[in-house]
Amino acid sequence: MIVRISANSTSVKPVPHGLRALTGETSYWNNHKYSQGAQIFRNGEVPEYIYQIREGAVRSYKLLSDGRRQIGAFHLPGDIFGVEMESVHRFTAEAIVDTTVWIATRHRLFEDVDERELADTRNIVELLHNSLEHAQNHLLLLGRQEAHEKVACFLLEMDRRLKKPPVVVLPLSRTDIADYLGLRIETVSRSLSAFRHRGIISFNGHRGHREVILKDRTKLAEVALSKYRYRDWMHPCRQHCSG
Amino acid sequence: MIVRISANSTSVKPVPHGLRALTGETSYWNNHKYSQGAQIFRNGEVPEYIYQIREGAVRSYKLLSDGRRQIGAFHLPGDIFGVEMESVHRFTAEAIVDTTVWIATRHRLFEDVDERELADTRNIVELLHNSLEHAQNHLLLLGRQEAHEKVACFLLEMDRRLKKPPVVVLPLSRTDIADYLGLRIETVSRSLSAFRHRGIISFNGHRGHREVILKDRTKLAEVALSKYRYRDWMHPCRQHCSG
DNA sequence: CGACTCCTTGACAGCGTTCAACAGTAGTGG
DNA sequence: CCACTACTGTTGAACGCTGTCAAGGAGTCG
Repeated sequence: MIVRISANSTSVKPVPHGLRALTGETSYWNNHKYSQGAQIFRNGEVPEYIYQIREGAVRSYKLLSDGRRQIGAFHLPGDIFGVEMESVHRFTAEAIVDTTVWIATRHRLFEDVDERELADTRNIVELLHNSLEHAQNHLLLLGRQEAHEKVACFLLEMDRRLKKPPVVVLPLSRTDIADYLGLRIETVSRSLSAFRHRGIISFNGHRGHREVILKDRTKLAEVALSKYRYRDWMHPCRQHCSG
Repeated sequence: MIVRISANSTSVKPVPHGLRALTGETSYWNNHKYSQGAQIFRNGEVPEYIYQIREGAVRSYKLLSDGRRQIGAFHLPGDIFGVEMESVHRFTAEAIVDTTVWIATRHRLFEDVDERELADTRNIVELLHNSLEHAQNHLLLLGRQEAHEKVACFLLEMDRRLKKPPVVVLPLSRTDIADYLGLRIETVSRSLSAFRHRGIISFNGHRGHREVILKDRTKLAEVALSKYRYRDWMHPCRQHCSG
């Protein structure tokens, strides 16, 4: 289960687009693959690298002492993560599926920052800003939205970040979704079922129910924006069973 | 109620410590006072200034369409806020009590950034980092902690940020606390009462119950770290009523 | 004193959790 | 192919933590 960085990562040099702006055209690059469930770095560890996902998906999370988990972000292809301003990582990162990442040595970013151009530093700032914005949006979702709203927001976020594909292929288990939304897996499942029964989404059948077709993005957005209440969705026997 | 920046802000030049590092020793400074409830800036507005609190307290929050509010952060004396990397503010900031702030014109930070030293840019990065760290810690609290744990965390945070005074004088109403923690005011009140009945905290009596004495920080930290469950605190008739 | 606001407390309801059982899928080996 | 196992996801029933609604207390200001 525990697969740390090993020495056999073949070093090729297709310098990725996103990280190049941060680290320059140097040969500090490595290519590495993590198998499903492998830890990329752990909370409390000293940051040595920054990462950009080439293929796959990664979750960053924190744990409470009793094992409860809060996922802070999902990282999808193209995403950069592992950027830390302090001496330790504030999240643990794990590959959700088999994942290939580009790895850059971290000291190029910060220890040598004085020698680099200000434009690059601005990229760091923008990066931080994006993370911060996402975190703050997530605060609102976690603290103030109801279960079915959270699930709708999640689907729309995945749809947007995956460029609105015909079928949203979730690389996530229900447990991952639940920890992202601050819910239980049963609640996520119930909300998804309610959406399906309403014709808002449908499942592709294969690979568990992880392939979702958003059949009515408009209505999904309405759910996300609190236009419907719990009892209108989860209790089927109000005024809908007759129709 | 709506008190925007007016022209009569007397300009004095006791250049504040924190912002000086960001903006330099220039005369871009102003001093301004906001009365209780006044809006400093609103969500969606174009950022024109950055602020450092001289005295008072400020809340930054977002609203859902139906009026539900999520406070992202409280700003206390010395805190810098209003720093935005994008074109609009992502929060609304209001003075919780009568508040005096230092104001710096924002363009010195970003439009002229090329002329400035890299060390200053680092400060921006550190600033962003602090906000991001706080937001991410708050995600965990909002998504995965129970009501009494949230309230305990809140008290400890205020205690820490106020430098562990003998009496924690909260500049916040119960509504503010509740919106910060993703709870209702009644739940906050019930948790505080439970702490009081257990002898963990006590109130100073005056000024509503906004002056809190932390009589047992150790036990409060245990509550915050999920060492006790709801039923052990909120149901008085288990094994404690006899004693 | 009355009016107002903030806070507390109680009773009840409800949303989400918990516990449990079941279904669907994948992998293994016969 | 099926049997068996393990894992993931769904669904039902009951519970419980928190929200909702309501009343009352306490401080403030007129």
